[in-house]
Amino acid sequence: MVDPLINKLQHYTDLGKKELSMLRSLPGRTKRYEKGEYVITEGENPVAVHLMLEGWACRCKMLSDGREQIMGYLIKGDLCDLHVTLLSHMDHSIRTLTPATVAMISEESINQIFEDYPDLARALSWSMTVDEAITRHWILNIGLRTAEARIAHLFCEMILRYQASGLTRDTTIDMPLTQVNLAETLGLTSVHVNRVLQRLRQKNLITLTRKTLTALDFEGLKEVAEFNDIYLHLR
Amino acid sequence: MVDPLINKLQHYTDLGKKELSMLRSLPGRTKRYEKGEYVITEGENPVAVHLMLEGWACRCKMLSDGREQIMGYLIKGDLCDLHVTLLSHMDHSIRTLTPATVAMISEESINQIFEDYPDLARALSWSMTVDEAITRHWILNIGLRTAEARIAHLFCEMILRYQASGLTRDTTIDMPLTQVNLAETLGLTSVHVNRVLQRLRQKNLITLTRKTLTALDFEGLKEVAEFNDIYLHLR
DNA sequence: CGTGTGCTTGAGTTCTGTCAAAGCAAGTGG
DNA sequence: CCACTTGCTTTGACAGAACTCAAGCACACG
Repeated sequence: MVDPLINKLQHYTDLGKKELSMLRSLPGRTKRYEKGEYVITEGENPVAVHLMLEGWACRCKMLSDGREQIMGYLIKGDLCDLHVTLLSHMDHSIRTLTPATVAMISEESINQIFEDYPDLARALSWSMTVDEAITRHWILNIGLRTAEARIAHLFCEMILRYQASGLTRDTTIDMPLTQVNLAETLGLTSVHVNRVLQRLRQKNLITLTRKTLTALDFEGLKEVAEFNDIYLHLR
Repeated sequence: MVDPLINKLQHYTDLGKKELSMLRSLPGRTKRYEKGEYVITEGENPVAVHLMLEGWACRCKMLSDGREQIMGYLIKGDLCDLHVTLLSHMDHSIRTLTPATVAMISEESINQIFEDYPDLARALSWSMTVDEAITRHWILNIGLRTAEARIAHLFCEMILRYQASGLTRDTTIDMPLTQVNLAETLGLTSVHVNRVLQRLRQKNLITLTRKTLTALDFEGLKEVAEFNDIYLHLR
């Protein structure tokens, strides 16, 4: 169940048996969500750390006029913030984009890790630091790049994250995002996303169906995106 | 020296004497920088956590064509990532925007805090979580808002951060950012920033000189920015 | 008092957004 | 197995926000 997380942490360090068994015991209480459900809502008091076991979710925030910004994706093996429980209220929501299974990890479990499993605590802190680097890089992506490069960049990132978690070995990944989702992620309109996707397809860089994304020419896609994977901190 | 940090942490919890004296003892080794110097450079191996004691700095990343994105500001009392030292290389740079004094906190000091000062460790983790919330909110700002709202939003945020760290009691703050800096922060060009700033001045929302920003009408500025301070997690 | 850095302005361009309608694919129910 | 719904994608015509290039200005500083 937690193998994708373990795979991801391997990019930082090799975990010992003790740590691995602790990790495997983490998903005590799990919960099943339908597509489009809120795992946690802005304003709510966070009482547990969430670990994605299945499906996609996103961090998002809605403006009063109904427009929405997606600020991050959570896939299999991703933890939402290790220390959310320190906050008295969430400043954003987490919503599923597909049917999903999520484990709830209690504050006590986290505390226990920090007390008795220093190696694991370090590995998880590392993972949080990488998540923050990803968030920061999204600012660069939206702030500096053209629509075409933004989309290409997001695709490159998700492919590498899939690879890092051992969810694919080639350049084909699940792609449950609608064009509206992509627009809300990249600061564009869905109309424009549509036109740019067509351009990427015309250039034979990708194939994209409702369920699957394939980078036909990953190197070419990276070039369009000006992609540099340093911020993902992969081994 | 570390009072701004202490002020900031007060928004999470009241620290005991033991924690306060630990905090005050932190800035062992400090370093002075000129305006525009790099505190740490992309690619470098981070060996210490930096704490701003004086001046402004920014997190930034440069593209191969020379264009740059600023992804965050560090002011008096701000810590760069608590766990940077876990990374083998920086994925962005930190550069001063004014003459600045920075304390270097060793990995050992951080470890000691996590071992012997659990309350302080929690407070610092809280602070890091808030920093992440700010980073995420910048994505929303750049992705969803018009130029005018973006600029107004950044100004509101910096004023509240100044207030939270006890660096101002009204709505006047230092503003060492050039229009080019603002442009690099908000995904705009400096020419456009200039025109929008004029609009904000015309509306009597702000005065802005080379050194100082005043929100003449903070409520009005917040309105233009659609500003909601929930993400700053102030008490 | 020259020099440089940062600010301001103008004219023309382009990228992306808006609005509105139509098309298509997948699923549902009769 | 076919109408019907629903959600998502595609297209077109037009508008506007922000960019580019280029030049001039102003103030701080040595």
